[in-house]
Amino acid sequence: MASLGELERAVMDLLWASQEAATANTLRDLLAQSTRSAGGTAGHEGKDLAVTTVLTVLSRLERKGLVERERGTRPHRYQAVSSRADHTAELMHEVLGSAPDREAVLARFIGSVTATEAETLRKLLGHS
Amino acid sequence: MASLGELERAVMDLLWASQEAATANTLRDLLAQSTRSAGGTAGHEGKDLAVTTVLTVLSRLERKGLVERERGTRPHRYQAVSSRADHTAELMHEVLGSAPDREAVLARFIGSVTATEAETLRKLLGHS
DNA sequence: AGAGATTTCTACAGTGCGTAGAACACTTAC
DNA sequence: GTAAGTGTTCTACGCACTGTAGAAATCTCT
Repeated sequence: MASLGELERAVMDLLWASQEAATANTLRDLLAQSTRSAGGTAGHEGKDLAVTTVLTVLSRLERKGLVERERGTRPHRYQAVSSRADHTAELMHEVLGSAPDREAVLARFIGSVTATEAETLRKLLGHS
Repeated sequence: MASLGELERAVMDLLWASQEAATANTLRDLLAQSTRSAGGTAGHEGKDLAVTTVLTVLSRLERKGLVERERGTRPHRYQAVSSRADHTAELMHEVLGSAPDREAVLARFIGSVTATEAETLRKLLGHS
């Protein structure tokens, strides 16, 4: 239960980008951000979407369990359920788990990791 | 460019399962295998699919670059382009690359790895 | 209560996947 | 070499997911 569409992804990116902020996002916040981050790599933002479009996407993301919506306050507040790092790591585990020969997969995975990343991993794993 | 449907996945599993065999699979081989491995976990196999269905799927997998087809011999021979481990590892890299904060993702990833896997990783990273 | 903002409902078009028939191409047995 | 199989290509349908958004309902504030 993973893959996101392009727009869904873009919205999640907005939510993740402002996840640290104490206040969760309102729709208006998101729209403002999306127009502002037009020059990004994605090329998808800043495309002047209808308000309802974003709302639909938010609902779908909510149904998928990626977004939580506070219905108490009136302009509802939306926020990512888990951080991008958590979410991505979970996805990686899902992928890893999809193969029966996990060890073999890990071997290949490590084989093609950058030097910097290998270093990070060593630190994270501690020295045995 | 990743996700596979259920049937596509099942077909890839067949191809991967017999990847070591010197001879690549013909359609007939695959059909035979699929009927045989009916009792598996998947529950999708052994469903008495039309021959053309499997062929269609093979074509799509070929278009996606996951399957290679030898057109020389007459019953064409089909085989997975890369091993399941390679493919899965590549997917993991794709997922990892989809986040800007790769280090953070790796940290979470390592955090929720089983003890055995952690051990494997340490060995693989061995020489510093 | 009215105006404006927000949310829900409904819908349509495009794409991907499971599914397979119809037709075409090739191989092999006679 | 012709017919019967067997394998392949073409075409297509239905369903689910995604991008997209209008219409209508609901809420807030003055």
